[in-house]
Amino acid sequence: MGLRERKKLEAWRTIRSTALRLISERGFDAVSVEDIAAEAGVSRTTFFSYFPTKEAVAFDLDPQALAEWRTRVADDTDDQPLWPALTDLFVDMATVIAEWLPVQKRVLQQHPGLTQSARATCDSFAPDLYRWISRRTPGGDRLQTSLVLNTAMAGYITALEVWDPTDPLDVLLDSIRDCLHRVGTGLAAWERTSSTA
Amino acid sequence: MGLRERKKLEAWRTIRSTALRLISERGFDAVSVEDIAAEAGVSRTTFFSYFPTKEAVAFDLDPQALAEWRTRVADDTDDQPLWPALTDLFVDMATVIAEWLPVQKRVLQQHPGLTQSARATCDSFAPDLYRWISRRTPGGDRLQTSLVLNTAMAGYITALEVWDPTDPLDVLLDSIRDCLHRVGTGLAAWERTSSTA
DNA sequence: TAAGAAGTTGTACTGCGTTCAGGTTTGGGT
DNA sequence: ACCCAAACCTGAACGCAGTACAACTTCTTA
Repeated sequence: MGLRERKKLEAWRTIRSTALRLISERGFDAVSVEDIAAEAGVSRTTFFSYFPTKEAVAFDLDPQALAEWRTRVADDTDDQPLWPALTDLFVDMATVIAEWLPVQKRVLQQHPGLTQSARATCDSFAPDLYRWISRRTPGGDRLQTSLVLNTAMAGYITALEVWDPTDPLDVLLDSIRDCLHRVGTGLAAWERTSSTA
Repeated sequence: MGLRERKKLEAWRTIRSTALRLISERGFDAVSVEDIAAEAGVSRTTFFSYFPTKEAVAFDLDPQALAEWRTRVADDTDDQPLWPALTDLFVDMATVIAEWLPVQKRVLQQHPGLTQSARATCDSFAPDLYRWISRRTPGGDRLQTSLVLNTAMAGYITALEVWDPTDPLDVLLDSIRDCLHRVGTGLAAWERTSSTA
C-alpha cells in the first residue's frame, strides 16, 4: 500500500471522525460541510471528493473495512446451509463497523429523518450479497434471490433499530443472529421449490 | 368536504400530475421545482407547502387514498390469521396507488438513485401498520413487532422491485401475495414463542 | 357583510453539490 | 538527483433545494 493510498485513507478517517464529533456535539443540522472541512483541515471541495453528500460522511463505510469484508465474501468457501452462512456475513459486517455503530445510532436517535441515509449503508454492500446469494442458490430466479436479500436485510435493520447503543456489541450481534434466524426459517423452505412455483 | 378542502386536493393532484409528466419527459434532474410550479400554475412557495421535498412530489401518497386506507386499517375487524390479513392490507395499499405505480416505477428505472425516496413511501404508512400488528399480536415485544413489519415490507418492496411496469397490475398483486406468503411462513411459527424466547 | 382564518405569493437568504482552471504533491523512470 | 505525468488539493463561481416572512387574496362563519 503506497504512500498515496495511505494518505487518502488517513484523510478519509480524519474527515469522518471530525464530522461525527461535531455532529455529536451540535446536532446534524447545526453543522455545515464548511464547518467539517475547516475543522478537518481540508477545503470544502476536497470534502466532496471524499463523500458524495453530507449524509454520507456520517454513514458511509470505512473503505478498508469494506474492502476486507468484500474479499472475505468473494473468497467464501463456507459449506454451511444458506441462512447460517448468510447470518455470519451480516455479523461480520456489524463487527467490521462496530467502532462507529454507537455514535451513528445516537445520531439517528436525535435525528430520525436520517433513517433513509442509514439504509443506504446497507445498499453499499447489497450488490456483493446479491452475487453471493446467487452463487449459493443456483436454481433461484431473480425474485427468490432478491427476496432472500431483502428479507435478510430486514432482519439486520430490525436488530439495529431495536438495539440500545449503550449496550455492548454482543447484544447487537446476538440480536442479528436471532432476527435472521427467525426470518430465515420460513424462506429456507422455499429454496428448492422456487423454480417449480 | 368543503370547497377549501376540495381545492387543496385538486391543487395537490395538479402539481403531482404536472411533475410526473415533466419528469417522465425530461428526467428527474432536468426538471426543477421552479419548472413544475410554473407549469402547474402555482408559485414555488406553494409547491413547498404541498410537498416537503422535490422527491416527495414523485413518491408521496395521494392524501385521499391514504386517508381511506387508514380508516380501513383502523376499522379492520378481519379475523384471518396474521399473515393473510397483513397481506390483504398490502394488496389494498398497492391497489389504492395503482394509478401511479407504472410511471413511478419507470422513473425509478431511469434514476436508481431515487430508490431511497421510494422506500420513504412505505415509511408513510409504516406507523399505521405497526399499531395494527401490535393490536393483532398482544404478546409480542417491540423486536417481534418490528421484525414482522420490516419483513412484510421487504416482501412488498421485493415484489415492486421485480415487477415490470408494462405488465398488468394483477401480476404485481399476485407477486405481493406470493412474497408475503413466503416470508411470512417462517415468522408465523414465532408468533407464540416470542415472549418465552 | 364584516372579521378572521386559511391559503398564496414574491423576496431574500442559507447551504448543498457541481464545475473548472490553476497550483501543489507524489511516484516512477532515466 | 532530476524530471514529468498523473493524481491531488484548492478557491471561486454557479444552480438549485429548501426556509422564513411579510403582504396580499380567498374562503368560512357568525
